[in-house]
Amino acid sequence: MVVQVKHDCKIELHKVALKATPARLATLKVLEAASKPLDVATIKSKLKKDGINADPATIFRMMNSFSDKGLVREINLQESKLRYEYSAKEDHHHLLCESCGSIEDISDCNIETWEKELREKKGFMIKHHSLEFFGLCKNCQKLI
Amino acid sequence: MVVQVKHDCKIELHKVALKATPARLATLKVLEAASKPLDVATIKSKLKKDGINADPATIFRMMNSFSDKGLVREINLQESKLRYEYSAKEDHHHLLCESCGSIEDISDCNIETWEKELREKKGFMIKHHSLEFFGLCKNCQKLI
DNA sequence: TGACAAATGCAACACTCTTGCATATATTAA
DNA sequence: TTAATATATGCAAGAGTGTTGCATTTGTCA
Repeated sequence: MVVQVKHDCKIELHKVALKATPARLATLKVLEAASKPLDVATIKSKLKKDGINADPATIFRMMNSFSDKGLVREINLQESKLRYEYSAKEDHHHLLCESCGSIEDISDCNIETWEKELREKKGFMIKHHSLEFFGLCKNCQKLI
Repeated sequence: MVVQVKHDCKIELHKVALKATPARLATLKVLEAASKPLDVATIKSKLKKDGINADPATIFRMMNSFSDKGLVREINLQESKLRYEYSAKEDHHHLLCESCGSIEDISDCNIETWEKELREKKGFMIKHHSLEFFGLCKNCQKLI
């Protein structure tokens, strides 16, 4: 049985005016198959297994254009690097283990209830969380 | 009138077994006076105005030890660098303008209600937010 | 005041990410 | 099917943040 590809990556790329190169198609498949957001080094090594040797600069450039076009989400997990996630996946938050680095998805949204539930249901011991809003202040909205 | 220093930084440092050097005392004062979390470059330039020329490496080391001892909070605002905030200040979240880079404090805690309120009361247009939890998964709690 | 542990400056380095430029390739129109 | 062109890629250099080793300096405490 062949693994089912849910999205036609070639069409997706053309929709957003990006060329469907082998590296891009393979990268989208890698991200689609991933169970957690991937960093550039990981993407590179997964591509290598598919026989594609992509330069890190190329992967960074891909991630930037995919991110601009909305094909991937940039995920900042308070590390020194960014991770990337396939946009077609439902948006969600992440639960990180500071000890083993495991990353778990969570998808409802009530922060205080959450913390209790996460403790009770998943046994995850929360030490802290990060919540930041990004957007435009009153003043800057006028200027744009 | 002399600016009132709310916390005796020398005593604070001794409490956590850190030596009270001029650079450290000045840095804590700078952070105490700051209205938003500061990055290392900013701390360096503010120290310089106080006549203290500290090496960036020294400031990074200070921030790490202060952070370990709980004197400052490390703030990751999805930039390529970290910021630091005086711990004695009440814990809160931040509101960032993607356009002008202004940073505003916010201190209650209900994410959905928040977004509406922030839009209505402050006129801030939220484009997205980041919410991540950090701690120990069930498995790792056993190991420690 | 003297001894010792800790802090600092400096230089080198690691890591993530970006950029310039020459080359290669996907796409489009003929 | 091919030729023209805009775009993507590889490679090398470089920017920015943060770390580390080591020699020197400086707080602290006896």
